[in-house]
Amino acid sequence: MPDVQLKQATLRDVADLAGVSYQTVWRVVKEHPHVAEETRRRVQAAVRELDYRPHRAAQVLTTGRSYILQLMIFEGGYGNPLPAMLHWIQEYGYTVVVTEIRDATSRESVRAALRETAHMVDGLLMVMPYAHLGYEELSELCQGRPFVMACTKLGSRMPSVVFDQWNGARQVVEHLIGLGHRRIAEISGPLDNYDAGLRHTSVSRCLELNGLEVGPTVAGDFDVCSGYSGVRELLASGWDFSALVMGNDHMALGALRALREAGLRVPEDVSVVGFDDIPEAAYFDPPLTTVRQDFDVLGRESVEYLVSLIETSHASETWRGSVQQRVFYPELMIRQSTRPVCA
Amino acid sequence: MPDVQLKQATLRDVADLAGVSYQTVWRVVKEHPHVAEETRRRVQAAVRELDYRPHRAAQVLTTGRSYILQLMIFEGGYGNPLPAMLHWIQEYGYTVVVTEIRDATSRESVRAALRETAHMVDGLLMVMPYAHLGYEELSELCQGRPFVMACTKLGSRMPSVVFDQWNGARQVVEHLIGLGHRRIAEISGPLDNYDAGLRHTSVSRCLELNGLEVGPTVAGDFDVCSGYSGVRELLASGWDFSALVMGNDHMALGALRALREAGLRVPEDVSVVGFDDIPEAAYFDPPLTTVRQDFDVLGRESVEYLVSLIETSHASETWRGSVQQRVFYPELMIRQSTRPVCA
DNA sequence: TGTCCCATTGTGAAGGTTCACATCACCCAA
DNA sequence: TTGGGTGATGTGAACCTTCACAATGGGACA
Repeated sequence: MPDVQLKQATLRDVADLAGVSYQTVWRVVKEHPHVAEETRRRVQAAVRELDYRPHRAAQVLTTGRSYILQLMIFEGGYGNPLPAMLHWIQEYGYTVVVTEIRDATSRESVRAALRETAHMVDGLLMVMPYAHLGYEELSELCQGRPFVMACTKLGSRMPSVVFDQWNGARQVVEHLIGLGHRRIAEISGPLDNYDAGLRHTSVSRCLELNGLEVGPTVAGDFDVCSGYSGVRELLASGWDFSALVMGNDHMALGALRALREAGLRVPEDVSVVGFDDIPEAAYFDPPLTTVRQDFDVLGRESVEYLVSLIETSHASETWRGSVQQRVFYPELMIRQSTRPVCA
Repeated sequence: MPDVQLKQATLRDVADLAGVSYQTVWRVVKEHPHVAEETRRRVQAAVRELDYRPHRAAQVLTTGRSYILQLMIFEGGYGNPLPAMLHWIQEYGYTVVVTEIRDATSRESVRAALRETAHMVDGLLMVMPYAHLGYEELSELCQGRPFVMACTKLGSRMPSVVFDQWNGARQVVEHLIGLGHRRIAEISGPLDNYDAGLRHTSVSRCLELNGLEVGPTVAGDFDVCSGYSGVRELLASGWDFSALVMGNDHMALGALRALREAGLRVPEDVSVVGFDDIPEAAYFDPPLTTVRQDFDVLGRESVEYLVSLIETSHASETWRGSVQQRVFYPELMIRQSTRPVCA
């Protein structure tokens, strides 16, 4: 066992070693002016010698700034935006605390999660695709700390960052109609999820606007198997279709399998579209036509926005920054899972 | 804009409101004995009234315990173990700080990441599948704070939690040999990754032990497209094979596509095996035979181990807990991507 | 030579919680 | 009635950094 340094050095320890006061050490560490060159060198040597590191907790206590952001994830919002957010939070010089909310419906669990880190966090980034809490409530729970929501309701009056699901869904339906499809089925994600819900209503609306029949409503939970079972349910319903819009790419994979088992070929018999454009989608059989969402941009913007809120709120004590929603537009990636309907 | 509570209440504020000393409030909050029932009620009312929450930073400063764990992720170790670890850290009552190390090869970046959170973290959980740092070095960088490594070298003398990749690879090879395969190719993950490297050497060793020829070494990077290009490379090499072992499930998906494009049927012409058993694997075409690793168990055990290290190290100042490696065994999931070799 | 300025360095207090210890009142037994 | 025990409550200091302000000394300038 190597000799473990049980006690971390403090400003005072460094000061004693360098033969100056802790204030002088502080000035050197913070690179303030008005320190004699010779003193600075002596202090720097002592800092290296003792491997001094400022005590974050003490800094937080005195300054009220922690440079920590809390990333709150609500069930179902796990996968896609997370890596980019983690990355960009670090890129902006913050440390990130991740909190997973098990029960997104209960504001008690949200309150508990916020209590845990009270005083400890400069702001919150919430990936919150469910409708359970409103702005006032969240604002109150956050105790005035800045927050930004991601993947939440399009059009909500909160500081937020979202994809325009309506736009994505419209691109999908227009693409399919352009290929000559007239009977277009949809298996959505969970309908209490904002993204999934909006995609679903958008698809239905677009079909209606084009005078097409809306098929039976089947909803999954964004998981592969729910895509699989959803298709079986749809086939069992007897509603005939030549194109199928799935709630996301994972569900689309399940759909491909279910269709194949039912003896239907993709895209010859049925065209299939997904959402998200996960890296695997291009390697599905056949490669999946899907709606790409640039999660890296979403992640960067959400962090940038939150950081700007934090900084303005620290600049003036009362003003909380303007409330805006930053909307990003998805892009249809056309691959081989869609083709013109057979005459 | 709702009235934001800019200033959080402190013990003293509560004490003033309740007409007692801060010490008494503290006793009530910490549920210590020796507080009169009537006083306790008055204090509790004041706590609720002011929505008092202890200041974590101040607690850390005085006690030296933060109840925060740092989860360090090295490039490539992203996906699988992360959700379970996040979950179990919270389950054990800790808060989690996630740090992504961009450049796993440089100990400077590790040192910087550790500086960031020095004094702030009770222990570290490192998902570190690369060989760049040894025990002594890490121990020194951690400044004596307990740490546990996950997905690291099998057989390393560190506090660690791993899957037995050798065992998994052996199950795969024996399964294929049992099906009559004699020419078994492999496309590994990145060879500087412990898991991928061990799988690779294990597969080769097993083949040799069974007197079978070892094909050309092709390595990918765990990504779908590297599986795809790896297979093309393998096919181009002209080495004939009836079974193919892929570095993980994502790469296996790429392989399925490449084989199909080359006019080879799976499993009729080639049997394919993956590693990990991601949820999608059962929905590949054909459903993938793969090696399941229970990341939930790995996650739980790693957290449990780390927490126990922290607690013993706080119980006695000098003893750092026993060094052990907890090894878990993977399980072969046989699906339709493997079948007896055609006579 | 005295005064002012400025570079350099130091002192004291604050921030909120924790812990050891002190104080006070009260009850019971000797 | 007094001493010891105990329950209830309060005081002071410590943890480490930060910040406002004080102090010192030397040089420049009048």
